[in-house]
Amino acid sequence: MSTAQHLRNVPIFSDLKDNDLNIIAAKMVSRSYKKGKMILLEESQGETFFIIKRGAVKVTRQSDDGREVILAILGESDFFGEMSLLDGEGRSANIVSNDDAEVLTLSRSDFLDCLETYPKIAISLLEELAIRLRKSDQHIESLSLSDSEHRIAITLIRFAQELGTIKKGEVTIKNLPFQQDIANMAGTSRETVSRTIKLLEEKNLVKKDKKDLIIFNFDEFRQLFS
Amino acid sequence: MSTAQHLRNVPIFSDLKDNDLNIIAAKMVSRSYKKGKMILLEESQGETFFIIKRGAVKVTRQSDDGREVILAILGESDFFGEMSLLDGEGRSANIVSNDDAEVLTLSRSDFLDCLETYPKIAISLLEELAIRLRKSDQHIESLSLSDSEHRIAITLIRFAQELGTIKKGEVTIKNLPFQQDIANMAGTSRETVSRTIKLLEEKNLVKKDKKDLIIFNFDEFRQLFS
DNA sequence: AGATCATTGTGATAATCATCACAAACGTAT
DNA sequence: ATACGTTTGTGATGATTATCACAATGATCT
Repeated sequence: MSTAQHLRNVPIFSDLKDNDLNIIAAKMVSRSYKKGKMILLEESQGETFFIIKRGAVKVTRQSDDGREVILAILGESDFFGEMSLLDGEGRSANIVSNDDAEVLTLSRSDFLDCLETYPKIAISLLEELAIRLRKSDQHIESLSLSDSEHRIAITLIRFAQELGTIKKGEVTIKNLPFQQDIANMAGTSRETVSRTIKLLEEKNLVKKDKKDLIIFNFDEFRQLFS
Repeated sequence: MSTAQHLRNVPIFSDLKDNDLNIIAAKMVSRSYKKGKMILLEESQGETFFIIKRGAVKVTRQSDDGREVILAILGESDFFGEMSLLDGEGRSANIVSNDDAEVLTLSRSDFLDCLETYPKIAISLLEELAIRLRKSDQHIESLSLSDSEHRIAITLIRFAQELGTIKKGEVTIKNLPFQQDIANMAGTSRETVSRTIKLLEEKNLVKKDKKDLIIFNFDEFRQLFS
């Protein structure tokens, strides 16, 4: 698939005419990363805008003693790197490839030019950031007010929404992330994730199937936990 | 002060020419709220953009059982209400006046017109949302990785940065919010806030002075807790 | 297949912190 | 000044959950 065709799937570019899309596509450079590679390092200078062409990345922050929080997992057609381009501050998070991943990159100046030249992109980007802020707010609420069972369930709901496939009320999360990653998103420990998923299975709400997780009744599940 | 003069202080409008500023100012309507009034209700439709002219507001979310998280406290020249205007979703948070407050409002359509007519506003708004996302990310990190002492200290640092006055290394937070509010921001209980501030006093890091709180050495304090 | 490394399951223990229950201090109105 | 409501201080207790320590299982490589 051509770069322009990839861009067509990215919400913030989808409004553009073919012509403009091609102009932007020409400025982008493709890069690949093996699983587990650091794509962006916290505290380094932000000079690039990234769009995920294939694969997935983890957005994380780390404390001095090495523990990490996962802020989000981004997949195909998601983008990152925009924050420090916009506010001029350094990177605030690490980005690590979660699978083998391929990304398209745009330089700082090309990105900013884009925003000036195509106000529609700026407006779409505003929409997208608003959605992310909303998610962050929910994340903050759940960390503040919920116990570990709820936080883990909510994390599973997030995965279901991003990575799940629905089939008459039943959601299957293919390739559930490691317990450690779930724990780092839910703000709890790996062991607690293990015990809690077992608990949810005993309550007949979910079922593990090899590397996948099935949520039997997604609507009910959401009712229960959010 | 005229409406246009107020707008001049608002970062997202500060780039505009006097003329344009006046045009926008003419579309704005002023409203006042007594302390503790609900300005925006969660789940209602978002139809208005707000700029704070005077006073301060709390941005909160509430769980069914009535416990609340404070996501942010906004002050003069800050704005809110943009999120549901941008992504079309309902309100995601409650806004309550924290003091007597006066706000300027702009209707949905006037706001969106503004963005299209003045791309610079859209770009400034992007900057501002990027800053907010960054703060949210830090908030999530601290809720996930820190113990209550750290979370409370970090909350005090946030207050210091928003409401504090510096005087050779020493920051005074005038009119420190209630312990209950600090607790709701730090994701802990009111009692723990009481005990922790006492602890910080015993460590000679801070001192209470009536309704104010003094952080003796702000740089050191930040080093210690963030 | 066996060996090795990564991930998950599970019990026991301890630490942190929420909660309850008041008392003290502070504000404000009469 | 008194009284009433609000905010803060503090002890005692229990619940939740992190942590430690392994065992068990699963994945990968040769």
